[in-house]
Amino acid sequence: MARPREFDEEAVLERAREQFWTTGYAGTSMDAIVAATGLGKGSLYGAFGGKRQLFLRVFDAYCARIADAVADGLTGPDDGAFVRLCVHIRAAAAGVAADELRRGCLLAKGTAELSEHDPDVTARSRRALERIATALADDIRAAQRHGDLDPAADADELSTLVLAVLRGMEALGKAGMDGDRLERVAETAIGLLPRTGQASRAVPASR
Amino acid sequence: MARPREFDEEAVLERAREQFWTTGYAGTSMDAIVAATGLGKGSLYGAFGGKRQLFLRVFDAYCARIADAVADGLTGPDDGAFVRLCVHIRAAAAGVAADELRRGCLLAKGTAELSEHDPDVTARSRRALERIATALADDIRAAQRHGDLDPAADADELSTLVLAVLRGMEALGKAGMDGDRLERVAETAIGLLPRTGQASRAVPASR
DNA sequence: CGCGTAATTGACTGTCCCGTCCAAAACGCT
DNA sequence: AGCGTTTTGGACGGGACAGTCAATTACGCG
Repeated sequence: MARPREFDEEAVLERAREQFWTTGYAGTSMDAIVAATGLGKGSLYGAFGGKRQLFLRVFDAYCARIADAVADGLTGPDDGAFVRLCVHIRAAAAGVAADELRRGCLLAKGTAELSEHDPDVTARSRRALERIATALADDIRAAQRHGDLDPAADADELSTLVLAVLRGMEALGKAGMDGDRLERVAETAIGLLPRTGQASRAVPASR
Repeated sequence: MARPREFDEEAVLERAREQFWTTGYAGTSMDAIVAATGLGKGSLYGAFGGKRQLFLRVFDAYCARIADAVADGLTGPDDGAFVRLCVHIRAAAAGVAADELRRGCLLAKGTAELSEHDPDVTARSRRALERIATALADDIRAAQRHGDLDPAADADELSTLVLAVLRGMEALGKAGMDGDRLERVAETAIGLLPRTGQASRAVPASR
């Protein structure tokens, strides 16, 4: 049998993620990752292959994680669907607003930096957003069934719009827009969702 | 008198912009800019000071240019205000959709890469988006005066939401979302704008 | 025509970069 | 205990990196 690994792969990936997240792909040197993880260079290359493969691995896990989290948050019985949607939109705004360091989202940052030249990155971003859009659409359909959202609206198109608003808030946050304003964007978006006639007077409040 | 410059500063800035745009800040070497512009290293440093200052210069011009363009496109008489808004939203979607190379917007890319660590970049991004938001709000107020948009809506909040949708479409485009879907996002957003009672049946068509 | 001024050119410095390589070490199995 | 196998740690190579510098060149004014 061979010599066993001395490091925890998950922990190393987490450190590497932090590094890529804060300094970007091109801005991160393998030496920086070596320093951050404590691994020797041979171990790092032996275990992960190289800078690009390491990034892809980190990016993959990140994408999967947030897509799972969103799908989780939006899944449930029909009678809570609309509230879940509102909560999610508000939480996204609050998350961006709370991000004092303006680190933003690794998905957005990685996509912005690399999607132009790396189809593998693009594919991962697209899939993640696709999964989020699907989760939104499913929740919207549930809200329609329950009578909170206008059943005449196209759930797929509405979900893509909501996704655009979510990603837009992230972009505005990175550009330094203040938190209050971001949260008002969320409220405005929620207020414009097509409600059914009887529901349109009662918008679930956040505070 | 001194020896005159042999290069056109604007042309050099344009080449430098292309370089930063396609390979990002950290991913662009000064040697690459030297190669792209044809200048010698001494000239480049003498004229612009260094990598960071050169980028800031390029970024500044880019931000000013797009903010101007948006303000231009949204300015005019009240009776065309709503159409101008729709045209702008559709054009933004079409622009992203037509961007086969997925280069995206330098404002978005630069902000994503640098705003976290460079307050000067953040300030420039914020000001540019602020100007765009103001142009949108002015146009929305004009559309309200003319009776196309519900005068009860808060123009500032609505304009920030529209801005979020615009930046969101850009983000989705970079993640590889197909053009049709982006254009449907634009239509959905337009369709949800709060119309006045008598206007709400007549949405200006795009095709 | 020479002189001061400023632009040009590209060689150069010292640092950082990615990835490779190898000797030493840590295991389980026999 | 000896073996094969894998990990470890760090030195190393070749190249790229940002920025400097000195010698040269081009201009207009006196």
